[in-house]
Amino acid sequence: MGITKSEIFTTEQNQLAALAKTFGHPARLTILQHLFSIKDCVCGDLVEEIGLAQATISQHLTVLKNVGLIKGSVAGTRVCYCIDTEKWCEMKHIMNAFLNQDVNSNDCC
Amino acid sequence: MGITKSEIFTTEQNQLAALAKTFGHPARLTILQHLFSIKDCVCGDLVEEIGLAQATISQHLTVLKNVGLIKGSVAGTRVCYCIDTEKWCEMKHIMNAFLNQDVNSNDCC
DNA sequence: CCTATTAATCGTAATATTGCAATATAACAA
DNA sequence: TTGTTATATTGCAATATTACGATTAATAGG
Repeated sequence: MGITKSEIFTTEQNQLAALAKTFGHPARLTILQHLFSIKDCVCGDLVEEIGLAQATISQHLTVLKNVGLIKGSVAGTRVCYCIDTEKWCEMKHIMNAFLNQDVNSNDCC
Repeated sequence: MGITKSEIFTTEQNQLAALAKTFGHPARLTILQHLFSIKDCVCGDLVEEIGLAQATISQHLTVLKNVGLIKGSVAGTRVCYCIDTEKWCEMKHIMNAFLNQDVNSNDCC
């Protein structure tokens, strides 16, 4: 049905999944990488670097902003986007806890 | 259009995004957590633990199997699923490289 | 062979996502 | 004010995803 039954999962599970989903798209992943490299910080530059329409980039930026991974500050007609360092670290911790689960002897297969 | 323009991204970017997308759904995330805890290893048990229909769980298991994070071995009428440790570690490295990008002084905002 | 059990697959409905053109908005510049 | 530039929003169209009932296939146990 295209709709996820989030009621049957814990808040933690839904949050972690939502975060992973955010950079589960190459465009958003690439945007984050560009923001890290500081080369581009403005929406327009991202449109040039990545080969997607301005409307599409803007849409992806909104998604990233909604989960809090980036923040934007207006500078004239331009908007400067940056990684939200605090949120990023928070996300990293949550993600690491999941990734570092002990792969302990579950050799039942 | 619901279709991702993967041609304009690098193989690495597409791969990483695909991995993230895999546990970007609470059901698949929960399945992985269960497999780690060894509590459940069999499809039927997962169906009971998680409140989704058998067909749905089977579908999610296929997705996880396709990216290689889990492997299944037939045991009679049952199928036992386990984390593919090697692939999991590989994924963890790729994911960490992304997560640990230097958040270096991009305080332009 | 017959039947129950288990998991995969098929078909389908409902919803979500991706992408873009067109338009709106907002700020600056002259 | 008028025009220009930069980003957001709206309104689609195309495709993907999620979920489930029904069916199928395969095996185990009589």
